[in-house]
Amino acid sequence: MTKIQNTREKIEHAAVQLIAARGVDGVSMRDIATAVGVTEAALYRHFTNKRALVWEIFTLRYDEFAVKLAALQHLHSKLRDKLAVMIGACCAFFDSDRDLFTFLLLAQDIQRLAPQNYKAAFPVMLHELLAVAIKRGEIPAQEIEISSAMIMGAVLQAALYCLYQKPRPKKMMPLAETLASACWRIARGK
Amino acid sequence: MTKIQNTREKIEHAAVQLIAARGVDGVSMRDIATAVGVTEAALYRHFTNKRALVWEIFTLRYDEFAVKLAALQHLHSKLRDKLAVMIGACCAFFDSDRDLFTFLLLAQDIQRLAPQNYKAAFPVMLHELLAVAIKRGEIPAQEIEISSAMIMGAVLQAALYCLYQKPRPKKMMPLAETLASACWRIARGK
Amino acid sequence: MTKIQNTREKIEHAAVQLIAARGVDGVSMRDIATAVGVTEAALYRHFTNKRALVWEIFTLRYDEFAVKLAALQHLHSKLRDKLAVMIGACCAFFDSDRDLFTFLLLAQDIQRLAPQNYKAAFPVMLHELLAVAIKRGEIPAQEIEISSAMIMGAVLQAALYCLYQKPRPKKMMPLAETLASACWRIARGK
Amino acid sequence: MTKIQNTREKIEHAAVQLIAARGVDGVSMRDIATAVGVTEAALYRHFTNKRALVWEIFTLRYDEFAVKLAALQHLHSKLRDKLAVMIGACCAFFDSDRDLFTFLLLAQDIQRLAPQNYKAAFPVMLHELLAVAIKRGEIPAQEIEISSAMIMGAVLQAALYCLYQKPRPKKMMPLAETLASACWRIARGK
DNA sequence: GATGAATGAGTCTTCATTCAT
DNA sequence: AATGAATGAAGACTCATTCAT
Repeated sequence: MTKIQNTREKIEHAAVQLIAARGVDGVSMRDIATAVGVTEAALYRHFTNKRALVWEIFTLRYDEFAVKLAALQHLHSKLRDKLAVMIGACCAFFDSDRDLFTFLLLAQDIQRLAPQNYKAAFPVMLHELLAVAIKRGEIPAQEIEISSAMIMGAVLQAALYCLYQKPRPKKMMPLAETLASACWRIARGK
Repeated sequence: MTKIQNTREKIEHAAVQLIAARGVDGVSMRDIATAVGVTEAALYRHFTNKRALVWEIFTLRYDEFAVKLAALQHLHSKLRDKLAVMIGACCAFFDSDRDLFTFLLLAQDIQRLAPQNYKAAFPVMLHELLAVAIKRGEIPAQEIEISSAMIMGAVLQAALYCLYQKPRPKKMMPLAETLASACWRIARGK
Repeated sequence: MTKIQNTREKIEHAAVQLIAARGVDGVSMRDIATAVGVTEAALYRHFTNKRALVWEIFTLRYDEFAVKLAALQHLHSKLRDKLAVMIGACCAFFDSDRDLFTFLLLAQDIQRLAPQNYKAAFPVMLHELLAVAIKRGEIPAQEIEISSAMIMGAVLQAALYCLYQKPRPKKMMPLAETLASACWRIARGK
Repeated sequence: MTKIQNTREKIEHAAVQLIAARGVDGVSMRDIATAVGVTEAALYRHFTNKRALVWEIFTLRYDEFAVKLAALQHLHSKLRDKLAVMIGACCAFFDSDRDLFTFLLLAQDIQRLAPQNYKAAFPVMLHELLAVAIKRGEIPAQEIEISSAMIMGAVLQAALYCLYQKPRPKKMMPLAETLASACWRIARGK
């Protein structure tokens, strides 16, 4: 992490934090500007409008994370291992930057900003993994859209649970194996 | 569909529909009033403010549904059957009133309106079911909070998937058994 | 004081209390209705509108008090005595019903409701007293409007002072002679 | 009349005029904005809210005037002279900027905006003057709070009288000596 | 790159008042 | 006499955005 951040990076950081906590509609341009320490007008030097601000940050970071996951998953050949490593990465991510995780994966109202034809990379990846695993006979034939929805749901809801623990959020890493095992059972069937 | 009678009911109906589609912050009092066919001021005769409007509708209907689920679940003794019947009811609910389902279970910005000490009935119910099943030896010991989070997540994400199917939402009922079976595998472990 | 009050009286009572505390603009018809325990609409059975409500109560009670003062003053022949007895009555009034006193004599924004040609009875009375006293040679010739303004101001500001004493308002009666004497010096000149 | 320069000053000017005429509650932010020739929103760039707008203008100008009076009064040593010069200044002030005078000294609903612990400078000053005069033996011992209330009341009520003269307000300056003399008699006693 | 001032549309909410019952 | 429901206008305030400097 470089100590000297340029304004754009500061904006991104502040936006992620604020939106993770209060949602897109709950955060005003003024809130972000104030958090960064600049005028609202300054934000418009860096992003054409609020929608763009949120969406650019979202896609950039989301894809970044998706690429990382794809690479990790690629190191293994069996679905069970792929799931384990991906879920492990998610847990690590959650534990290391909860705000960004929340922003990318739990803030539902960001999705409303997506363009018509947008396809989120993460579910698509899961689809492919399941499709391959079926072809290879690792898991039985199934509706892969449903299965991947359930897998994502299981992991994200667990994250939500950890997030809202009082008095402070729980670490997810200790749950990694539990989650991976459950997701595997979802996919494996029977 | 019951016949719409008095204004209060009309307001509740309109609010559910609008908020399901656009979220709490995306819906203004004017939007609701217009949908109902009254002035904004009229809304304030029936609810003290926007927060109360949303939250009253939410808790009323949520508890209503929770009670229904609790009754259904009570008809069976084994966890596997309880899950099946509850998930079936969820699917039926989704198919019969998608807006209300979305409002109650998918609109996450409603939760932000909850009072400090609020405990949602649904997760609590799942906790108890799992606790009992563990005591009876139906399923192995496990972190029931995590398990119930995963179960809820799996079902809700599947609902989300059905909801956003293009060109029109998918029915959930056909997935009921698939979901129930997956949730059972989550709980049963191994 | 009759125990059983009809609604009109209850309204008057509530209005006086509320307006004394928060001013005309600070009190809504709803506030009054709530205090009385009826609907806002009920108020309109008894008064044609808010302005009328306030103004009717005001003139009625104001004139009532003015008449009482006029009678008292009439019992004496010398200005000094007249002032003493009138100011004494004012102090007694303040001590016995502070809200009504405030409503009638200190609530400035009620005056804004007065019709164009309205002449408050109280200053007029003072004018006459001073005019007579001058004619009789009790006090020197002077601008009676200014003198009576000063006299009223002195008494009312003293009332205001008593009213806002913390932690609770002060009694005015003990000040009666001090006030009367000062007012006499204002009028007597030299 | 100084030339009006920036928006903030224009706002202050408009607010004083409007509030002097109609009171705080009788003037809306829109009224002020319209008078200035800007949007309501523009007002919020200069003041955080209506209360702050009114109160900031009030304290600023009030203290300004109080300081001026304090300086003037300091030029003399005897209470009688102090009263004369202060009351003269009040009259001059009234004649030169009636709206500001009204705003600062006659608009009683502004006082309702005062913070809990607020002590108006003007009465405090009078207290001290009287206390000193008593110590010096210029005037007899007396309840200085009552005396200063009466003095303020006499002057302000006279101002009120001048203000509401029809068809146009009267000048106060010609009354200065009359007022000063009366106030002196209030304090001097006997 | 950034600011300070401004805007216009919109937010939630309250108000005095009306009217059918 | 009184209510419950409604209204239209107005209230204070916020928002995303623009623009001259």
